[in-house]
Amino acid sequence: MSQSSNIKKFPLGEHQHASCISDALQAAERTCKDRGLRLTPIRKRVLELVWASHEPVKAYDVLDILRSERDSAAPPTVYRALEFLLDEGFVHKIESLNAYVGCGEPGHADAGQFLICDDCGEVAELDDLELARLIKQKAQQIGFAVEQQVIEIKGSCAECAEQN
Amino acid sequence: MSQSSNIKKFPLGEHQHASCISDALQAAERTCKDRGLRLTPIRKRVLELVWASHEPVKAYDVLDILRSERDSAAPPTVYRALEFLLDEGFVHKIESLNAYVGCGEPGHADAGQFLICDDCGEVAELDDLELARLIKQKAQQIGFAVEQQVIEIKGSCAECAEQN
DNA sequence: AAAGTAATGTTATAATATAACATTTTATTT
DNA sequence: AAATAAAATGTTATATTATAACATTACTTT
Repeated sequence: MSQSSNIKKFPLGEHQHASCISDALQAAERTCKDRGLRLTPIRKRVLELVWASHEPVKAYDVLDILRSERDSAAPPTVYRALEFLLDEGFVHKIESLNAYVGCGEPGHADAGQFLICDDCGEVAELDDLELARLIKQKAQQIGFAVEQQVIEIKGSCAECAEQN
Repeated sequence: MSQSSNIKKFPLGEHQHASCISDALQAAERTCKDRGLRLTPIRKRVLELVWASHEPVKAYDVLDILRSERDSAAPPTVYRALEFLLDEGFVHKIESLNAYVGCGEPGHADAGQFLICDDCGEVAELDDLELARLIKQKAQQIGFAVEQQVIEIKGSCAECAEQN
């Protein structure tokens, strides 16, 4: 892959997922350097674990793995790392699942649009600017100033719909 | 109010909230009758408590009140009632807040669009059909069949924006 | 090197939600 | 009306998700 956007769209098919991870890590390294922030080993590892699949990852699943790697891992270890990664836009939280996914397009952190397949569990981003703009506009019409959009669309991805 | 739709839009201003509640309860009674379902005292009371304000209500806040009214109230009491009310479209869950609000327009249960004021905490529904359709269409273009839309828009309502 | 800041370690607990089984109430069938 | 079935609630326990509070360590700046 190795391009500026690492966004995943359905169908995910058989993509080279290893490059998703390494791209995401590299992008985060770069961004942190630019912003004068520290992508510490814990933060980096948590980011890597969140990126391990395109399925949303649970905080305590990350913790279980982390625990097997460092004795001191505890809930705050994970939640602090996630907070950092969320703040910097490297991961998104899927509110309706209490789970986390890597952000394929940092910069859209405030307007993530997710397609969540109820069947296979995978999540892709839609990230449609027209949609985001329309929402902003509709809200504005009634005097509401949008700061963040949580858009989580549940249903069946093409592959799963085919099989059923 | 007493009309078929009980939907609330910003600005909420000084509306006669008592009628919101009674309208919602009456609508639920009617709908349950039509569907052959039972709006039992517990379910009715929980619905009433969720409708008590236009701020999202926490399950355990409902429980606290319920406990003061019936000894047997416990978490399952509330969660079961909420599950029923959600299934029938009488309330919505605001996923990003783990809280519940009355549904002003039963029938749109699968496409609730919420404007959440981070300042005053009030929630209004947008329920814009054009928006819902656009989302469905965008998803369809990539083979994704939408079943449910979770749309939670955070920001400042007109009143709060004015004050700041 | 000292001081200040940021990150992590550590323990405890809060907040949200469900599992599992018993009992009671309501609806249906006989 | 009695028996049966189904639905709702009671009850206890526990799972899951997340944060508070304070101690310690590591990094940065002076």
